[in-house]
Amino acid sequence: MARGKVQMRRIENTTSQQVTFSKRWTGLLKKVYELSVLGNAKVAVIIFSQKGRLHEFSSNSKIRKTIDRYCRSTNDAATYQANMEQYILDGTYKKVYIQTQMEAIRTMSWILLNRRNPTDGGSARAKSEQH
Amino acid sequence: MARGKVQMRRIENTTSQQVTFSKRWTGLLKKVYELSVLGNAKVAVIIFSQKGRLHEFSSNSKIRKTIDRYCRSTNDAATYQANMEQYILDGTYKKVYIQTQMEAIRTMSWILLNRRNPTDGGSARAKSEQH
DNA sequence: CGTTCTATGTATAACCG
DNA sequence: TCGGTTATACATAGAAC
Repeated sequence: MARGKVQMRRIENTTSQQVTFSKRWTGLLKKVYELSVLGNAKVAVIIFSQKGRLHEFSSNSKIRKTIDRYCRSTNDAATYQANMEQYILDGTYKKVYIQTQMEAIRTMSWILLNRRNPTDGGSARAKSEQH
Repeated sequence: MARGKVQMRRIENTTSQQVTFSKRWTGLLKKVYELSVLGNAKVAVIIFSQKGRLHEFSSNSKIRKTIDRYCRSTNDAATYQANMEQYILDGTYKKVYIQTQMEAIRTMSWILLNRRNPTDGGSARAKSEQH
């Protein structure tokens, strides 16, 4: 757009890439916010820039609410639940396979329980974390 | 935009709201996709329209990868992990408090383990589910 | 990193089948 | 409810600070 069409491919120049990312993220936030308001929808966005920086947005009071609802839109948790309980109880069942997942469960659990309220009331906000 | 400025508030007319939601979701998908490509970023978007329909997008092969990474960006899972193990072991510790979270954990677990690959290779795609 | 400015490229509200 | 069309409103690349 503007002063030249952009090629849809990764921007090699680091500086340009960051500038573009920053500008487009701002624009995206606005779009997401508008969509959530106009359509009365619940939205959650998670982005990791190339540098590993986390950016997020949620139209809910807590991003976990949307993620949680996303989870609930499915209803076959029994299998894993069973596996995990068994793993915890005897420490052997599908141990190797489960371990990797356990790591994810641990971290996800943390979010579900402790994630603080970054945005509320529907106004758009960006948050940068780690490093 | 276009042919009249839009008021930033919920569209009451159901038909108009759905049309607007649909169009803007398409536009948003494009924007998100472009951001992920240009900035070489990892993106995950989850939206629930007012009717409860799920829409999602992920620049990763699996949306869970981004969610998982989102989880890993924090590193204090020990507490909940401990609580949960104890709950499973004796069924009493902080039972009432834990129950609600267990539901979330179950469903989240399902995603982490079984979520199929809706998009891969970076191309944008929307998916509608349930109902 | 963020901002501002401006020429242009895009997205899309209102219409129309 | 859908899928085009079109006139406008908006987003943003590039440059400079």
